[in-house]
Amino acid sequence: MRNVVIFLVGPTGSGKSELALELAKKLNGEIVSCDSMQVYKGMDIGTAKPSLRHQRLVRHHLIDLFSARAECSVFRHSQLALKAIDQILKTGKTPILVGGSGLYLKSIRDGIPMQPGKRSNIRERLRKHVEQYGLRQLYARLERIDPKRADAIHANDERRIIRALEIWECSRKRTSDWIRETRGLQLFGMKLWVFGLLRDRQELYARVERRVDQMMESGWIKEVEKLARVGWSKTARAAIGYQEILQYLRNGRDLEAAVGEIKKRTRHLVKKQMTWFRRDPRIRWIPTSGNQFVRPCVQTVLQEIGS
RNA sequence: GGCCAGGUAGCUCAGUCGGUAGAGCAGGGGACUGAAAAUCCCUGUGUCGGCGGUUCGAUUCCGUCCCUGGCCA
Repeated sequence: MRNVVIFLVGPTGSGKSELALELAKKLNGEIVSCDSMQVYKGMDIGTAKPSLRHQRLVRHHLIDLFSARAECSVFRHSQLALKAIDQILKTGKTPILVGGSGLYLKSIRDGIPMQPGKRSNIRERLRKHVEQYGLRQLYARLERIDPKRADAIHANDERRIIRALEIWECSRKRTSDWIRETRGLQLFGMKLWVFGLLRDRQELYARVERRVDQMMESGWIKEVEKLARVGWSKTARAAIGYQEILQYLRNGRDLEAAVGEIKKRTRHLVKKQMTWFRRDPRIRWIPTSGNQFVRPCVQTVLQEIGS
């Protein structure tokens, strides 16, 4: 099998990691994590990072790349992922991309614009402008500069409005033009397979509940305590759970309330992930239920890719 | 047992000087291109505790009963 790349997507708690591990064994593959939080060192339990034992069984990429104090981004991640894919293919193995972040997966598969990155000074200036004069002005400005982009963004979506203007200011090129020039993986002569793990929503929520409890039992609080000494970057801070537990440790927040909040945020995540994946016609869905899903799923995948 | 405060959407509560009600959260749907586990958008009919009374009309006023919390016995 030459130049075959497998994507495995699905919401948190759908069982992606488990399945990926078995698939990798069967296909002589290596796993590429497509996860915005597993890139941070020390954030292990809370991000359901594959255990060291598993990482020894199958090589995993894009895990533990940065300190939690460092910022990562989709762009950075996607560039590293492309490199990893390339490297895996060169050794004659099969890359298995696993993750639940729609944007991260999309950036790898369909490419990400080569537009300018974050410019803190511009961003900060625009943000202050919003504070003083409101968002409408900036949205109106974007409508003038890049009507196509403005049309795609809601007038209340401050982040995206500012980003589009930021890109314009430092490149004099419209976001919509940058996007048009984006090229995806399939142009490099690769055969892409995208599989999605499908599971009943209520069952997913029940699994989330159990999983968070297990994380707490596995010493998540200790992990947070340790990490608190390192600190979190703006991007790492967004991870579910860490700030909630920190509030318990430092501000005496009720632990049960914190855990409840963590479960709620995770449920929201699951829902958002489903929304993202549902509309993607390229995903081949594999229905699952219960805990004995790995074997049959592996069979399905092997059959589909015809190996 | 007496007094007081409440009983309104799954939850917390607004409100109706009498014309059958609305926010936040939860739930559901959607968007998504360098913060994405982030951010943004859309979505609210429920015997307004039960039963009687007054009224053209009561969730709103009156009576009574039930429930919850507090205080007094």
